[in-house]
Amino acid sequence: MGGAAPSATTGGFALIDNMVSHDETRSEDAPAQPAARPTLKTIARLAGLGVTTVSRALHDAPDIGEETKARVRQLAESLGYQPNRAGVRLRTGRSHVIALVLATEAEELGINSQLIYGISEALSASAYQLVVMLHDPAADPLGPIRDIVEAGAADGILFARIEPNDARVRFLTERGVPFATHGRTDMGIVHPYFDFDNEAYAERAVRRLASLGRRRLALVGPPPGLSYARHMTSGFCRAVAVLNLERVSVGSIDTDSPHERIQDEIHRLMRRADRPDGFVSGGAVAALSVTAGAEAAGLVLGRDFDVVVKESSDLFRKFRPAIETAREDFRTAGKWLAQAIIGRIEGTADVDVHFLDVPRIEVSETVPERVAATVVL
Amino acid sequence: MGGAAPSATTGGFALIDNMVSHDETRSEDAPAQPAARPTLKTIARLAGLGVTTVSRALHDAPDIGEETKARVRQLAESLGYQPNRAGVRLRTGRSHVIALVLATEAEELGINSQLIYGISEALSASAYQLVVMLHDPAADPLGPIRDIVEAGAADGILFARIEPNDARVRFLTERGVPFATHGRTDMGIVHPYFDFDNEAYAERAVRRLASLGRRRLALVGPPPGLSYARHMTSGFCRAVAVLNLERVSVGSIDTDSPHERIQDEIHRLMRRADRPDGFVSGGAVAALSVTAGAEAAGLVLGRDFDVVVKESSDLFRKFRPAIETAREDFRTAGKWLAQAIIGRIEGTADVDVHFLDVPRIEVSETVPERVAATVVL
DNA sequence: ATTCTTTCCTGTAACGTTACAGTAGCCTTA
DNA sequence: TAAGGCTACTGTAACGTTACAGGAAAGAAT
Repeated sequence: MGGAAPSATTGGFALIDNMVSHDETRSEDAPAQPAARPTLKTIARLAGLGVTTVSRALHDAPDIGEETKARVRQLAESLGYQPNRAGVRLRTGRSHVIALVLATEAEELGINSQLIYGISEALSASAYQLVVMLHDPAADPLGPIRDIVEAGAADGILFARIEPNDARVRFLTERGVPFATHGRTDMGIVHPYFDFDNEAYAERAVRRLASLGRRRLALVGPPPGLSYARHMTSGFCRAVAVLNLERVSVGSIDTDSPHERIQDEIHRLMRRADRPDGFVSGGAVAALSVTAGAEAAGLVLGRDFDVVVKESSDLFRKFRPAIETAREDFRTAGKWLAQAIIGRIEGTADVDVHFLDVPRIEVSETVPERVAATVVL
Repeated sequence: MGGAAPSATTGGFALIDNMVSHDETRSEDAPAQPAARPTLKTIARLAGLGVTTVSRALHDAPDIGEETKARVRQLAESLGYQPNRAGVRLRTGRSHVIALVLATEAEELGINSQLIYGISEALSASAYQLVVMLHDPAADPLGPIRDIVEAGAADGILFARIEPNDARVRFLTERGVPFATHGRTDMGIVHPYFDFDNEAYAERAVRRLASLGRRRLALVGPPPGLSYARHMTSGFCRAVAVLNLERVSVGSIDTDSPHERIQDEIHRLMRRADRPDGFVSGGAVAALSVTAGAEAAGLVLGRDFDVVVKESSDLFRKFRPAIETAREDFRTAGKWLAQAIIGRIEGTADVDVHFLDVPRIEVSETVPERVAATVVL
């Protein structure tokens, strides 16, 4: 905070000086220092010990006396000592940073913030910090991930929207940099991941629609390049085949398509004689677009067609209980990923950990006064 | 990456070793080093210069010859030199970290991620990193903000959900730590902030409802402790008074109240004879709850009542054009805040910068086929 | 020829931490 | 009593960077 410090800053310093007891100010320095943070040296001087001893005491090393440890710890506590991150990082090479590399387009009603909340929550008890970066994989497959590795900017990397053959996974594996992903590849590379079982989701969604008497089903899945699009599609196709239902194609739309395209496409589709009577959607906004398109064709949800959707919030359950949902919990995913990546960094966890979140279709109970709410959303 | 490195990691190192040309390996070391990152020393050795010279050359210092600068820069470029953050931080005390301290409850359909995208975008061109932390102000007014200051964990801090008399603003001002906020206080402390003009929003919303013939208006505002709740309320009250309308209280509900409470409260309210015929909502989800409650009472949006809502996404415009919206753009806010805080940190910007985003009520054009979509959401 | 400038470069020290190689003192053991 | 081995501590060096105080070489002014 040196340099061109403005007057407000200086004012702040003056205030602090008034509050600080000057008992321990260094004798050689100018008197008006802004309450310098205590370092190991400070504690060592106060305790009459060497810096090394203090460091080792705070690390609970076996060759330091218990009494000394207690004294040092107490002193550190009372001074509010916090190890200097830069010092540790420079010496050990460990940054205590976890980087989350996000794709902007993945935004579906705040899933990324849910992910961030989960990670932050898990990290808040640790010494690790969460750094967030944006990445447009279309522009550059590696993007900031390469930069992070080359600059040593993080101890571990988290990312999502995994492709079956993912350049980032390959790169980080080659470089030996710890990472964990939301989603998985086809590559047979072993690494920690958290995934939602989209195959099971699609299967169960199809079964649910079948149990509602629906026979002609359509899937609005994730963008085809992503791993979980394949999983969802294969679950959908298998269940449709097993149950002897009919599969209706929605053309080239997916959950990332613009609202108007989905709505228009579904609108067109629903005017055909062989229109679908059930939809499985991979995303909340897309399900709204689908419903809007179908309703624009004069059809009624729950009478002429049904929709099952995977959502991360409670919106549908709150406002449109006629649409059935499977909840994908990104906050839990974030927590899990944070713990997994720390495990990888510290070498305490196996490379081969993963979690497959099994979906449950939430059948909305039809509480009378809630039914009216169906009209909205 | 040392310590308990798993086999996968070792495999990675081996691969890299194959790719690295061993021309510049240090003679004294073991031969199988994992492609050490170049430092100033590396460049200095290669250029036959002193480390200081290289440092100053890369900083474009005036006392270094142009030819030397060019040579050093080219060398640095070709080696992929990136300054070591820990070294810089240790020496200069500058962390190049911007901390964003988020309140979880503020989540309204992903506004926090929009904020993060904006900040990240602005920061991606700079040397600064975005660190995200969670904070529950109810549990501890300062929370991680105190920790950041005491640990020197960031050069600047961003936060939102400002209160009229905000402990965080006071604390950071006293400590002289650069910060910028989304929202503003009543305290008369000068600092950079970005705010949405909620007073103007409420006024315009009221005017819009009045122009639709609505006469009995209710406000579902933000939680009363926050600054912008006051702004919105005062704009609302003033416009209602000026236009000679009637103000209907919604009791103790606000945009943070649980869906059921809002819905039930509105439901109850709308069965009274003196029910409101127009709503101004401070948040998207609350507006849905309000609409659900009113519709549960058998009333029809656009006929019996109208709603104006402030939203950060396009959901209403897409799916429920009968509800009119003012768009609050958090991505732009994030960009602005990032630039402002960097300006404060580097001392290039005035303390007294702020931006008041003037709202525009988006009156939905009634394109025929879009009208049908009204049924959804 | 001497001094003074200017230009361009350099070495040293320090930021806070931890790895490593000691060491002083004491207690066992033979 | 000497050797060996613990216990509990310490000093030095190094991580990569930049501030600072020089300083050599070359040209300009006296």
